Amino acid sequence: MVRSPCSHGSDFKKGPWTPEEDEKLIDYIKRNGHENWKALPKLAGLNRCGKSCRLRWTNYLRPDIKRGKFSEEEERVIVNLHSVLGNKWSRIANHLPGRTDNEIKNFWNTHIRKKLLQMGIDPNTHKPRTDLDHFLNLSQFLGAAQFGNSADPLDNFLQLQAEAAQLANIHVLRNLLQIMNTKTLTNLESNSLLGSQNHNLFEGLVNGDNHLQYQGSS
DNA sequence: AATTACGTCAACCGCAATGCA
DNA sequence: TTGCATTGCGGTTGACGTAAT
Repeated sequence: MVRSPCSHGSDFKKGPWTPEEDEKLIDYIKRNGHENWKALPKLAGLNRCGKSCRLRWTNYLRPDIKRGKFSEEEERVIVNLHSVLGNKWSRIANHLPGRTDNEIKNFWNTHIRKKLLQMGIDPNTHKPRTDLDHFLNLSQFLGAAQFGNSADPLDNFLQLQAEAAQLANIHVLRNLLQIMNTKTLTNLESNSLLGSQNHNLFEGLVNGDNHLQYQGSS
């Protein structure tokens, strides 16, 4: 098996970049561009592999990178695009100027994923969760809020079970309605209606105030 | 104050895609 | 068409900071 030069056995430096290394990389790219990442480290005087340099530049040093927290608008765009494109982070990043695929991927995994799970939405499928954990959580939530109305613990338990099931049904129905809306967007792409000439239309759908967006995501 | 648990994010790894001779 | 080199992408890891105990 052929291994990349960055893999095992090479004596390239790894780990966090120092300010000096950043400066060297920025300085070199400003003067010469980055046509050949393989040759760049040597020419720039860096003991890093080209891959590491490319990653550092595209994810951190590029001058057009927008840093800081994601806005709610950006978050909505990511969720909507993810429902259409899946884990295609680079394609999602194309719709968010100044944001990198890595940044979006991290934001998804640390924030949005959790949020969707809490909303009862499976972050992978964007469909309502039907797994046991979710219903257990709902049941426990209700239990904590209402337990103790009856003298008989069994009565309480049965009542809570019924209420939890009822609430879960409402939850699922509401999410189904949202997904039916999202499906419209999916169909647009699968029917090749999202070619380059239709990107404006798509952007409008994604960014505009319309019922394709998840509600109450904040 | 010390320790542990958890969240975040930069960076790495390996595979896939692409370019080129 | 084939095989190699390079680049791009997505999943994963690990260091670091902060909150909780």
